[in-house]
Amino acid sequence: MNEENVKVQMRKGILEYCILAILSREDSYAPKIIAELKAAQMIVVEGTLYPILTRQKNAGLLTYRWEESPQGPPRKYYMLTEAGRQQLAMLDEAWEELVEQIKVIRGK
Amino acid sequence: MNEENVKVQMRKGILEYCILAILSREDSYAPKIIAELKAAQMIVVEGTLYPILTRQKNAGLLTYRWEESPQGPPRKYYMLTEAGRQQLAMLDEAWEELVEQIKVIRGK
DNA sequence: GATTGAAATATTGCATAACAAGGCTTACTG
DNA sequence: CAGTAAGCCTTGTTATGCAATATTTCAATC
Repeated sequence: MNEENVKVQMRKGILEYCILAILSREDSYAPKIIAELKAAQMIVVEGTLYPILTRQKNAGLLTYRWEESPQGPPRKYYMLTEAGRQQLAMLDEAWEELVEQIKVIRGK
Repeated sequence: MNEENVKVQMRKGILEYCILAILSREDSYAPKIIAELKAAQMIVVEGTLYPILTRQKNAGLLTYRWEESPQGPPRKYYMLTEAGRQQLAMLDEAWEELVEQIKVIRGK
């Protein structure tokens, strides 16, 4: 297991949390979401993001609307549903728990 | 995606970190490692732990020795190698980075 | 008007990880 | 010597992230 793979594995499942968090601040579309994740030093590619967005939409956590773009094809703006907001709150708790668990195990 | 699945996914790759951290304090064997994780509210089953220990041993991060048990068959005590200690230090950094990234994204 | 290029959407195939379920071996105890 | 507990391990399933690629839309240029 090399270093990059470790980081990939550590992030698994956490991306779902990050995407809901980003959408909770402002409706957004795929390339912008990727840019925001990148700004937080969290590199994500399209092949990763699109399936997550589709899963979350199918789970009723997100909906979307089409919006014209100044250049190029229209953008698919995603936004949280009420269920999405509840899921985000749950993931907030799960994340806090995980951080606490690691603190206990690491002895810090 | 239900709540349990979310937690499973969030933990991916992090278990590897936890196991190295536990072994850095004291050599240990599988059932005891599981008990320590459970004490930190991190439930792990044998079918998860054994493959990780084998992977880490094959990667040169761990070695083991056999030790008699007061009752039952002998125990396989795992211990960190120098490479394992280095990996642990690297995972410490990766974890800190991840926590920082989430803080940025979550806006807390 | 045809072509090129960029922006945006989306899918497919692969590698890996966690878990459920079950099996195997060793030692102690009645 | 039969039963039980402790300990070790493997197989099959499912889900995830990613590389690679395809498709669509629009604008600008030739």
